[in-house]
Amino acid sequence: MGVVEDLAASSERRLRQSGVRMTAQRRLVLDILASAGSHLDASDIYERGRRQDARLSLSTVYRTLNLFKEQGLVRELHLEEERRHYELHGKGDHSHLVCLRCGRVIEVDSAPFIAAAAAAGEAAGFEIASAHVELTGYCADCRQ
Amino acid sequence: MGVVEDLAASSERRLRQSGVRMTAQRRLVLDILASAGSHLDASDIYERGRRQDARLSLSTVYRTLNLFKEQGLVRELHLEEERRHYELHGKGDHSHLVCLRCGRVIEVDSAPFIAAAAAAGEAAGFEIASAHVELTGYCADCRQ
DNA sequence: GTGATAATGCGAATCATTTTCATCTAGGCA
DNA sequence: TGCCTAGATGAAAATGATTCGCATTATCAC
Repeated sequence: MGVVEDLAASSERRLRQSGVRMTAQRRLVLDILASAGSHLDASDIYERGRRQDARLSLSTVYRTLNLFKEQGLVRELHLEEERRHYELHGKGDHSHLVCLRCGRVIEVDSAPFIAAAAAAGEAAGFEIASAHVELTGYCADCRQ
Repeated sequence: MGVVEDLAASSERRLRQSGVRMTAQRRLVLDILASAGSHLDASDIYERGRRQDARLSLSTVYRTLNLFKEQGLVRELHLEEERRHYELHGKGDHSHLVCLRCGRVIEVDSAPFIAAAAAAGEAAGFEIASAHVELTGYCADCRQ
């Protein structure tokens, strides 16, 4: 809980320092992201937001997510679905295991990948900003 | 050249064995994928296809790509863009480096990742079907 | 508090992808 | 070889996520 508060608060500080105006809607989206157990899509955020405060539109959710993305506050995930998902940076570096049968997404620590990624990137003259690993297969339950 | 022919031919054999009907359109999409230097999106394939044979519609391109995907013939990539990209399996296992500035996509061997992925997957009771690593950052040119 | 300016909400617009349905065709069989 | 039918195709309409336009509202530096 303290951790969540801190994440939202420090993110808000970063936004203010960039000259971004702080509005009730942006704070709401930020809180939802900070307290979410995992990645959310735009309509997840919209629905949760409406429950807390009716002054929120889907357009604003999208605009806010894009703003946060530009500010480097959230990371946008392109999983095996049609919708984009978002999660706050700084909630531990992890990658995703996507089950091809039930769609479940499991998070795993990505430290081992980061190391391999750095090496691969350097070799190509590439400066790595972030590494994202997506493993697809079948989860324990779906393997029968 | 010989390699490309073989890839398309062996893929066609696999399709026939699954009881899939072979049509001019499917063969066309297959050839385009087999001879492509890298991943393509649906309209890339549509445009190239039309140049060779006017009997091809965009719907068919989409339907064909989904069929190939179900048959495990192609892999669908969700890069940092809004469009999905496709590439034939068996053209060497690689991952992608996406430049955040110019959008260029560089392919790198993914052998080092596969090993790390297998280990991470096993730990979660996950049976890995495929591993895809996406590194974002800045390419040599864009680093000034 | 006031005002300039940025942010919001609503609905309309976009754009990739999917679906519908009437027409056509691959390929097994006589 | 020609026929037949399940499956494939093309064209256009439908869908669904995301973005945009614009009138209205709210932030925050003064």
